[in-house]
Amino acid sequence: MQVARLAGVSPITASRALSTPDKVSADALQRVRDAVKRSGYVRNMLAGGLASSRSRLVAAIVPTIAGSVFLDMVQALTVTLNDAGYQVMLGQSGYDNSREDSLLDAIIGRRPDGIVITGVMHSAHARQRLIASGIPVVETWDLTPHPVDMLVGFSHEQTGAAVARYVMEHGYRHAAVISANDVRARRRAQAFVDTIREDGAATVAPVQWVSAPTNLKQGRLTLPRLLERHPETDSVFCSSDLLALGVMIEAHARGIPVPSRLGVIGFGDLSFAAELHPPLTTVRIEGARIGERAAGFIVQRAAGETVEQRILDIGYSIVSRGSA
Amino acid sequence: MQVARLAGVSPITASRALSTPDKVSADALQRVRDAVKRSGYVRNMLAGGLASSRSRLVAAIVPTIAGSVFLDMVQALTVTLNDAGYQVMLGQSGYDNSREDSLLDAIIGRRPDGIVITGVMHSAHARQRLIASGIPVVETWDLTPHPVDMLVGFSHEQTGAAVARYVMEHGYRHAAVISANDVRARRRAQAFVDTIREDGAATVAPVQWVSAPTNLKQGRLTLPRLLERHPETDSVFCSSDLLALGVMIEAHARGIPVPSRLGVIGFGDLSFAAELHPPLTTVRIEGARIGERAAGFIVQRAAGETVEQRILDIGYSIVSRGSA
DNA sequence: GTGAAAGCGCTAACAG
DNA sequence: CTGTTAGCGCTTTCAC
Repeated sequence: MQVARLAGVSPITASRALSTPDKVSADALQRVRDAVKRSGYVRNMLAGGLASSRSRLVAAIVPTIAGSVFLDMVQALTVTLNDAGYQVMLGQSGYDNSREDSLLDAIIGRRPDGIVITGVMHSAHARQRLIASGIPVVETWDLTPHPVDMLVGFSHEQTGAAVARYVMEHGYRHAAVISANDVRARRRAQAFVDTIREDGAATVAPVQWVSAPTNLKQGRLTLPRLLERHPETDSVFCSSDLLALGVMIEAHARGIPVPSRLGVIGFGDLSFAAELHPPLTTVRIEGARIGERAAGFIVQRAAGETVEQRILDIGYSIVSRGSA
Repeated sequence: MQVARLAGVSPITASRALSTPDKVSADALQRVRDAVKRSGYVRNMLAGGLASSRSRLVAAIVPTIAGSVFLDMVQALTVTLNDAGYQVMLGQSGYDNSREDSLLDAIIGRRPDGIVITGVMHSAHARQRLIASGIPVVETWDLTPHPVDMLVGFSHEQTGAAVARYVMEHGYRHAAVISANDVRARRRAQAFVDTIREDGAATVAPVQWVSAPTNLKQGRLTLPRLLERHPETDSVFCSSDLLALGVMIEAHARGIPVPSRLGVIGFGDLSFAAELHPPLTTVRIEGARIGERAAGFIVQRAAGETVEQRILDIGYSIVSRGSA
């Protein structure tokens, strides 16, 4: 350690001065800091990580980052972890999980101090590798009684059912769903349909599936198809705010009044939702909170503490606005 | 290396089997691969990086990831680099660059094989550290004759001027600008204003500044303020599509017809732009291409090749649609 | 509070 | 094509 020579102390003292300054005499600390400043020394964390087997690296895996609902989580995760001295490695698995397995190996190879995954891990192979690696794992954006390790999420079934009840309580009688075909959206859609069928206060048209990641255009294109086959439809639950926006724009273009003739409900509560015309009724998930809590779990685990409450349901809320 | 024992070869042969399979006999290769499969071995890249001083890590620094125009770049960057065997570390510097310096030290400490920065590096201190580190750097989303190292971007001055000409050519006579107060948006706004002033074919109101990152709400709130002070305004150049969307929604709410009474131009060509009503005229930057090219630069450099053309102007294009 | 010795797991360099 | 030797730069451990 060059900086140790410059400061006239042993390497280990320099190391301690940088990581645990209170375990070093004021004098030594001062000299090390001077030497650091003079030489522009930056500690090599590859070497540090190898020696201590604490890489201070956390991996985050999301299906995709472009235009998605996971941004708030990633944002909160990186900021929270950076503040705690960690860096975040970002991986995109693709909505079909095609890249998940290879990504996982690449990630485990870095010996991160934690892995945050979007969704619950389904592939048995991947689960096994993760468990074998011994790396703390936080699954997010979903709920399962048997997580790989830790979990911060919410129930898509409950969410879908709650939206169904909302729709029925607000007097709609002919519901419809436009949903992405990814695992989680699918479960919300299914729960929505089941709840309405069971209750019987309304009818529900077969789900219109679109491919993830969803966009505005799909909403515009799907609404006419839906209305053609099910003209009685008086409300649509969309699996994303972007879809809902597309539906609203298309409805507007066709002179279909929202919410009187057609109720529209989104998912995500993206920043634009409240500003639409009428403002969008939607489901809000506190993505930033997921990120913060996931970060917290990992930092806690890295500090050697055991996390007793390993499943955290952060819930959802239906934000009732003008569109339904 | 446990896996080497299992395969009955020396550690270095196992290492070669994994990184340069063609430099190893078919027999040895097979045995190593079997051993890997049986033991679930994953190579420790911390150790590898330390030994080879090639970490196969690339850092990306963006102001913020939430709701931003940089997503396509980050997306393309991670995917391209993952395919080349690299991982991407994500850092968020904040629009005020407040975190940039500390982030930079944390990043340099990881000894990444490359750093991709959004914007050009202004702080002299940071520039110096970066150069001293010897790490390949790609600055993006901007143009300067003297980049730290490599550059993939475009000219905000040219872009602003081009939009100004577009506005004048389309018969607008009283232009206005709503712009984020970040460095790059500011330069576009300034060039827009200067070009119109110099030409004289139109007047231009003082720029309405809003704080970055921009959102739809700011657009809605700013339009009335603008029209109050400058009722003659017949066109608005917004520094982001979200601002433009806010302006269009507010115009709609107030019964101001777009584009006949008010032309609206955005920036970014986000996915919703083409689907608005009327579709949004905007400036398109190929963010994904920036990401790919930046990745290419770094991979090339990591392969030991010298990059002779180190400044790449990927340009901009004005997408003329219905709103102006 | 400080240091000496050893080693984290891998790969560069050289030799065979 | 394969192996030996050495060492990347740090931290752990144990002693003082």
